[in-house]
Amino acid sequence: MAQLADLFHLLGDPTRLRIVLACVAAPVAVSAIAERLQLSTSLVSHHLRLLRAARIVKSERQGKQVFYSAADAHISGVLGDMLDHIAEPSNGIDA
Amino acid sequence: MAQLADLFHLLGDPTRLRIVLACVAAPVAVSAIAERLQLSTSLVSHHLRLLRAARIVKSERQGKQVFYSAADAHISGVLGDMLDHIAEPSNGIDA
DNA sequence: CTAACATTTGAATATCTGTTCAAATGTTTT
DNA sequence: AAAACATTTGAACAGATATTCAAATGTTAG
Repeated sequence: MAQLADLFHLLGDPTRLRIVLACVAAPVAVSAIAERLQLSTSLVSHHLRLLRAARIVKSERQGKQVFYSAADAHISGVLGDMLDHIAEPSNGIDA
Repeated sequence: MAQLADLFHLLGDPTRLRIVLACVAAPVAVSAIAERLQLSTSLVSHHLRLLRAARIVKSERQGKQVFYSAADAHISGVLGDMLDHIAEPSNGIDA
């Protein structure tokens, strides 16, 4: 239960969510994520550490660089369901 | 994007997540949720307000009581995927 | 070994947020 | 109308956390 809440909490920060989306499709290096998202490498690394600890992403070293990617398929499933929820015609408009 | 992060953020609090799970199956009154989860009605109401604003739950008044339930099916889909992620054999054990 | 590059780490801070308590609002009953 | 019940709301406080900056670690090239 605490574990479940932790996972949602990690995806609940806009910056961290952008980082996840930036490397969910294919492995990307820290510096590349930072540049694409216009963030400091320090900040990206801090967030990636939390994401890796929760097994949302996994890391793989190649030379000087470290590549991050989605840990498993469930992550993209969760993101998809949430996007479906937002896309619901009833949601997004106030009742 | 901000909307997507908001949804995850709301599910990221343990208390709020318990409240969602308490009324995801069937409509439950505020006082019933509070009693079942051993929380003050004030706290439950505060959280339900945020959850309703994000369309995670919906409310329906019946006499003095207000019943809350899941807003749509995507919510349980998201919860299911997250639980699958936790259940992954590779996750939950440190590498 | 030194220099340059890539990432990580730690501390400090400013902001946000979950919780509590008290009071207010709305609903039904007598 | 008043009393009793259910929920909501607002302000205030304590604890958590995202971000920044500086320094440290690890890796490759000269």
